[in-house]
Amino acid sequence: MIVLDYRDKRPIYEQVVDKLERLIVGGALEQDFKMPSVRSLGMELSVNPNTIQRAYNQLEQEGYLYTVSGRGSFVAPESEWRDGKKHRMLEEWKLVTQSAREAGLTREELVRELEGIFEGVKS
Amino acid sequence: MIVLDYRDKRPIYEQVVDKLERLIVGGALEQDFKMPSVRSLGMELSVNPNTIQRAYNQLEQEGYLYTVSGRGSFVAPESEWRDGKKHRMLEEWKLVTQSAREAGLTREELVRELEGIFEGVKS
Amino acid sequence: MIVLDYRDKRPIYEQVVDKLERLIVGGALEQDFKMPSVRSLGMELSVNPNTIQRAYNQLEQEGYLYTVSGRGSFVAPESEWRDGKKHRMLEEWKLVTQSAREAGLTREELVRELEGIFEGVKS
Amino acid sequence: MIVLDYRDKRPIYEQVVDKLERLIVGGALEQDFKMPSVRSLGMELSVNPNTIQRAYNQLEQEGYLYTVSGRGSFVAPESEWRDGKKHRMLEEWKLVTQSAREAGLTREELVRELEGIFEGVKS
DNA sequence: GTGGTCTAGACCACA
DNA sequence: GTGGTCTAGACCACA
Repeated sequence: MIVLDYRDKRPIYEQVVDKLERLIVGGALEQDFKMPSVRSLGMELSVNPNTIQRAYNQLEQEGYLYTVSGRGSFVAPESEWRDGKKHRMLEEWKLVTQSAREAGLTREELVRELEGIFEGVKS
Repeated sequence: MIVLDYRDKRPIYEQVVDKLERLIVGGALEQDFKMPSVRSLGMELSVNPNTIQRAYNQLEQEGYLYTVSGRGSFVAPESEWRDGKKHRMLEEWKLVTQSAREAGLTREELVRELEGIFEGVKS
Repeated sequence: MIVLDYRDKRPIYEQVVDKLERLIVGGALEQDFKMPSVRSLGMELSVNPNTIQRAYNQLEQEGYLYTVSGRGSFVAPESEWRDGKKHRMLEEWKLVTQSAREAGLTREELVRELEGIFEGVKS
Repeated sequence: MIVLDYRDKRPIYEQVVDKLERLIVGGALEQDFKMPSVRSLGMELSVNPNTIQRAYNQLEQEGYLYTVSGRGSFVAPESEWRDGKKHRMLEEWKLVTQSAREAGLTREELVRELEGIFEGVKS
C-alpha cells in the first residue's frame, strides 16, 4: 500500500499522512473504504502502531478520515476535505511563487513550467 | 534588523537564516556589507550567540556570507548565490505546483494568480 | 571504533568526520549500518554529544549518513557519496600535484611514487 | 606584490606566508633581496603589521628568510629551503595520493592528470 | 573585538 | 532511547 523512505528527513507519521492523503486525493481510496487497523498497517510498515495512530488522527482532523468507534477508520466523502485542501494548497503555492519571483524567476519561465506540468491535462 | 516570531515552530536559527537570506536576496544588504557580530546580533535578538553562529554558518555554506576570522562576516557577491538560489526555488516551485494540480487547482486559476503576483513587474 | 589524536590541531568534530568517512569509504561500515548514538559515541570518546552531533551533521550533509529522527543515524548507500568524494579528491590531488611540481619534484619522481602506492592494486 | 583573498578561509598571515613562499620558490624574489618592512607591507595590504611580522617569522623558521637586526629581512639562499620544501611536498603528495586511491581513483586516471600537469615541462 | 570550538546541561518531538 | 535545538559559559586563534 505504501512505501516509506527512511532517508526522508520528515518524521515517519508525516510521511504516512502524506502518502495516505495522496491516495485519497488521487482517488485510489474511495469514500467509505475501510482503512487497515493501526496495528495491521503498523506491522506492514514495520512501524510502531502509535505512529500510525498519530497519522490517522491528523488525517481525521483534516477531514480525510472518519472513525466509527469499535469499527475502525474510513475514508471520508470528498466534500469533507476538497475545499480545505484546495485552499491550503493555493495559499502555499502563492507564497512559493512570491519567493520564486523574489529569487529572480520571471513570469515567462514560470508560465512555461506551468504548461509543462499541466500538459495533456484537461482543466 | 530582524524580528523573530516565537509562534513560528521552526527553530530559531532557521528563522534567522530565512530572514537574513531575504534581506540579502532582496538587495537590502549589499555586497561586502559587514554583518553584525554573532555576539551583538545575539544580544539584539535575545538569543545565544551560538544560535546566531549556526545561522551564519549555514548562510556561509549557501554562499550568502563570507567570513574573515577575527574580522567578521560579510555579504558575499551576488554571483556566489544567485544561480543556486534560483535553481532551488524553481525545483521547489515545480513540486508545489505539481501538488496544487493534484489537489484540483486548474491551470487557469494558477495563471490568474501568477498574473496577480507579477503585476507591474517588468520581466 | 575510533581513536582521537589529541596532538592533532584540527578540531575534534573534524577528526571524527575524517575517521568515520575513512571507515565508510574503506568499506568497514556497510550500507544501512546503524551508527552509535551521539550520546554513546560521545561517552566512548569522552567527548560532548554535541560535538559528535556536529560531526554526524556534516557527514549527513556530505551524503555519508542518513538520519531517522528518533531512530538513529545510518550509513548511506555508496551511490550517495561516491561521485562527490572522487571528484573532490581529484581536485585536491591536482592542486597538490601542481604545488609539488612548483617545488621542484619531477614527473619521474612522482610516477615512481605512484607506482609504489598502487603496487599490487588491480585497477 | 601580493593580493589577499578575503574570502579565503585561511588566516591572513597564512595567506601571506603562502604568497611570499611562492614568489621565492618561483624565483621572483632572488637571494638576498631585501623584503619590505613589516610596516610598509602592512600598509600596502591594509593589514596589521603584527600579522605581517607573524608571516615573516614563519618564513624565517622555514628557511625562506633571514633577518639582520636593524637592517631588515632578506631572501635566504635556495640551499636553505630547497630540500625541506621538496621533502614536505613529497610527503603531503603521498598522503593525498593514498587518499585518492582509497576514494576509487585509478592509477591510469592519475597518470593521465600528471601528464597534463607536467605537459611541456622539461624534467 | 571577532569568529570557532567545546562542554554541561536542559527540554523537545518522535518512535 | 534517539536526534534536534538551545543556553550559559569558557577558552582559543587571529587581527
